[in-house]
Amino acid sequence: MALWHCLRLCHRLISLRSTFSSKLKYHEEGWFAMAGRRAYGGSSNMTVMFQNEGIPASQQSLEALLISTSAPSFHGPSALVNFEDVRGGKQPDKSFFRPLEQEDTGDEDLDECFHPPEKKRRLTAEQVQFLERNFELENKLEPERKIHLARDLGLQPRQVAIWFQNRRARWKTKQLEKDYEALKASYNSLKADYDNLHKEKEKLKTEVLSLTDKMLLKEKELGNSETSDCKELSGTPPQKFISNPASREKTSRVTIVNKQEDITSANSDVFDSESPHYTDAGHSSLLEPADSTHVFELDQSDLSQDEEDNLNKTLFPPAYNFYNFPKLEDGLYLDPPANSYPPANSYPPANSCLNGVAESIFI
DNA sequence: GCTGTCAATGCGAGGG
DNA sequence: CCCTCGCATTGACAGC
Repeated sequence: MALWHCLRLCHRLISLRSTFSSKLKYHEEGWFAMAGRRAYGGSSNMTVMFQNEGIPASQQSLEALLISTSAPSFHGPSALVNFEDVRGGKQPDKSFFRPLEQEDTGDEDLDECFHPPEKKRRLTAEQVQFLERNFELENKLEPERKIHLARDLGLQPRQVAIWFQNRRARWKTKQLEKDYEALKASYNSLKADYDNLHKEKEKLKTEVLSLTDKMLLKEKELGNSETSDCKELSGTPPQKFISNPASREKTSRVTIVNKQEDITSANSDVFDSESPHYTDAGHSSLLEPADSTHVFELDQSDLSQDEEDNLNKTLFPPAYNFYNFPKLEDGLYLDPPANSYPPANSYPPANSCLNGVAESIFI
């Protein structure tokens, strides 16, 4: 009797197939087909009966699915099909066709049949192992392979497809973690190199300044003796570079800043526009230089031209404009006072051998 | 009770 | 239009 009810409902479902075509897709592959197996114990009776009833050609896909559910080669408890607990525990027997065991109540039965199973069941270890092996061979699932696997595992093709889908998602997550770790290691290595180079650069900078001071002192001594000579000989003013260690240091710093701007742009080449830019707080530190203050002495990139001009006027009044300093001879200027600090972009071409030394360090 | 895992669902996008 | 995929999400369940 229950069998007859089921058959009748199946036919009604088939007649409603066009209405529910899109949504029925899952059920045809999934629990509806399983229900057939559940109701008929996985035998081929269903197939024979359907065939005897003469199913129209348009319904052959459903028939094929019902056929495919028979005689699975994997006879272990399959998820959602057999409600025995796959871990050996007791589970209530929740048949999809439970309503059919009661009296036929017409459309209510149909509605009950459309309700998906309430409980989910995990795949057995054997099923997962089998799927894993297949996933290793090829992580994409062609329709034929899907049917074949489903048959071998005693699962529904839809379940196999879902398993592969979820497996690909897990694989992708793992891959992302791996990629992240590799990038992190690479970054740490680069950062260590950068830190070493930075330390070396600082050391060389100090060395240059100390050598510069020594040379300036010598130059001054020479200048004094020449000045006294000139005074004695002709009384003409001195033609040599007038300097003192303090202002010289400032001048050298300007050169350093100038060159550091180049370094900064070099750094921006390293972290170029094609590199990932982490803007959120969690990642922003990843690409920052170890000590940005060493790289950006004066960041004017955000200033407009007017603002920049005003800033220059404030910091470097016209009286101390580098080009206003008395020119002694080609390429030699009266050194600005120690408190003046010409902007890097107004710094004249450095002909001084000392500047050349300082510059060569930062090229 | 909380949390992580996993099977399954729903939806939009893209290809044939 | 159908199918498959990726992705976000849900719900069941196990381990703590």
